[in-house]
Amino acid sequence: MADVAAEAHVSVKTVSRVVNHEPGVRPDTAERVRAVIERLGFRRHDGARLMRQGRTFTIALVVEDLANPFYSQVGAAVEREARIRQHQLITASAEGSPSRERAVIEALVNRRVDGIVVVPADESASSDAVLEASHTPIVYMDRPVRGTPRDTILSDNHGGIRSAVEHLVAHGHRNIAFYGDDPAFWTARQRRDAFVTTQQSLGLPTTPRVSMGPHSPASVHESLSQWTTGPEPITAVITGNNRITLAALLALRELRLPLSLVGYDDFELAALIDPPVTVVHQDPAAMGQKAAQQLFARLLGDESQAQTVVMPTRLIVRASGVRRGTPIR
Amino acid sequence: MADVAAEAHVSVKTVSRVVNHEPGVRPDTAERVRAVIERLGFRRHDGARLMRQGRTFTIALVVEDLANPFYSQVGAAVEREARIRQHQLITASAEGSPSRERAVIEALVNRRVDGIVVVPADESASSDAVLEASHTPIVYMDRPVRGTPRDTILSDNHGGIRSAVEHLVAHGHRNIAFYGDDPAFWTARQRRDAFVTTQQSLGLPTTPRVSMGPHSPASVHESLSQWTTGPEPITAVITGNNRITLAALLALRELRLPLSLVGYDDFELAALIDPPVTVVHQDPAAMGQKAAQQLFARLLGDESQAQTVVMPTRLIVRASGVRRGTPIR
DNA sequence: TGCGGGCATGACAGCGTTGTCTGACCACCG
DNA sequence: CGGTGGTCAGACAACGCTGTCATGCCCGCA
Repeated sequence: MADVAAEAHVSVKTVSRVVNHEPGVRPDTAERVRAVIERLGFRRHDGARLMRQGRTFTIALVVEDLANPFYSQVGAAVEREARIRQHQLITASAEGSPSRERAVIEALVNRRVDGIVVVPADESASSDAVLEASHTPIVYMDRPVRGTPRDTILSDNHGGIRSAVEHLVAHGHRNIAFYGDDPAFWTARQRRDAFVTTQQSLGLPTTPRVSMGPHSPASVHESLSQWTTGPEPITAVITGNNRITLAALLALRELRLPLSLVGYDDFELAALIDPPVTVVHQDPAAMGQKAAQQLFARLLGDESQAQTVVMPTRLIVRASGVRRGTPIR
Repeated sequence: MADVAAEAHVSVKTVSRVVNHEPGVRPDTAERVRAVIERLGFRRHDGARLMRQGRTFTIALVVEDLANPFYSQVGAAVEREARIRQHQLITASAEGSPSRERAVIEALVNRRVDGIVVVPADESASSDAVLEASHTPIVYMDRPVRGTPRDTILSDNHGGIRSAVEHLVAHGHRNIAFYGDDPAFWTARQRRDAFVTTQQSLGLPTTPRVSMGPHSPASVHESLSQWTTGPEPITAVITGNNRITLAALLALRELRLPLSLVGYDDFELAALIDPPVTVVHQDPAAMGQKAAQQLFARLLGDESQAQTVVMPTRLIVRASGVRRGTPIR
């Protein structure tokens, strides 16, 4: 900027004015400055600019794994919200490790990002003190965190599972198995608990047919072959997330069992499986958008109490939930 | 930092030394400083730090749509490479618009990101001058760009298509249709051309059965019903990317046609379709990793000539490529 | 006792901007 | 002709940190 100023025989401040389209510069002066800028290939250094202004126009998203479709849809939505507000998005993967998450968040705070959206690895609020001290707004997504109350966007796990169970019951099922993810995850526990209470409230047999993960096709395979043989054999399966749905589909196909299935999380090819898979759909893009909007509301000065938003789920009925005579292919 | 210095009765420079674990501070002084830092909740301002040092320890990734599995896998890989080198990653979507891509890239250059990986929207090298002037290293991915030669990571489109055609021919097919994406995309044209030349070199009938997109299930449906009825009806289909594979699967199922299929791009549930879908697999994670590694090599001072790397593809043989008597379900 | 050398620490400038304040100049008015 | 007010422009400090150089102190040694 100093170079431009010297070349155009003006002060740096005038160059600054021209660059930022501030008023108070005579058109011919501005034109001269612009010409020099063009000739010298000058570009404003936004780092310096933002430092002076005390904001970074940057928000961050911390997730477990950006390659997981759930998170990548969240990421796309958050980035979109950021972009239309002239902000940039830093994405970071914590790979499910609370310590790495902590390190990542602290690095982001050190960079003075204006705000952070986090899908927390656990409930331990490990960075609470840092966030508190730095006044960095944060929005939690998908899972709540203990400690200081903060904005949290959740999905209606209970309602989702209930709709799955009810759907199966409506099609005559009474013996249903549930495959959930690692109970270390809050969502996995939520869905499991929702399954158990819904079963009870509908007066279904309470033989415990709940298997928590992590799951592989093999682990599903094993318990399936048990539960389909003993007394009161199961006729349907509910899976607790997209990865487990995949594992269950593989296991069911191998075993050639004519079981019904309702999966949690929609997936792109659900309609192309034979039979098409009925799923509980939670909308990651909507959740990400909501989280970003909440964050920007805070950035604009919203000082109201932290709120928890529960986003609805929707049962997408295809065909795998009806009572069946033929196995999944 | 000044506050900490005052409180600990040292200079800011000493605080700086403590914060950065620089030598030359007596242990008791350092301890005193650390205590004050802790008490005041001081955090180093990395923006100021990096400005002083002239680097940002940030790289950027510009893609079309972060929610597309291909790009999200690329993103995860690039982020990983960045993280292990203590860099952060800014992701931005250009939504396929060259003008938006240009704006995004210029914003990133203004932020002085250390380098950029781009999946370019078109071949026009629209930001060439800016990149040249700012000396920002850039690596192009998936598609080449005209203008100044730059590092480029491509996928072996020709080899991939050839392996698909050869696979089908080996299973007795001679009349094959190709569905490609919008020819505005370089990759779409590449794959189309590869299809045509491979057909010629293998001495197959050269009746033109090439349909370029954008494609919907309906558009595929329409030409399929033509090409399966006239003389020399097709017995197999090759699709030019994951979205078209999806459209073709839907169309084939509706039409109940016993055609064989080889898709471009692997997808998570390819093994679960009936029959399991044979695909040409290009490895987005490997491409992203390679691109990031190339970028970091430049950041470390590699001044060698720009190079183009072509990543191999791999045919994943499942069952949809064999000659069939029953339609896809 | 004087001096060289190493160690701990500090003063200061500068990274590239922008906010604030001051000043020069001109036109207009009474 | 002096005063007033508006327009355009520049000087300067500051954002928060770090690189460079200077300083002061203590130790050991001749």
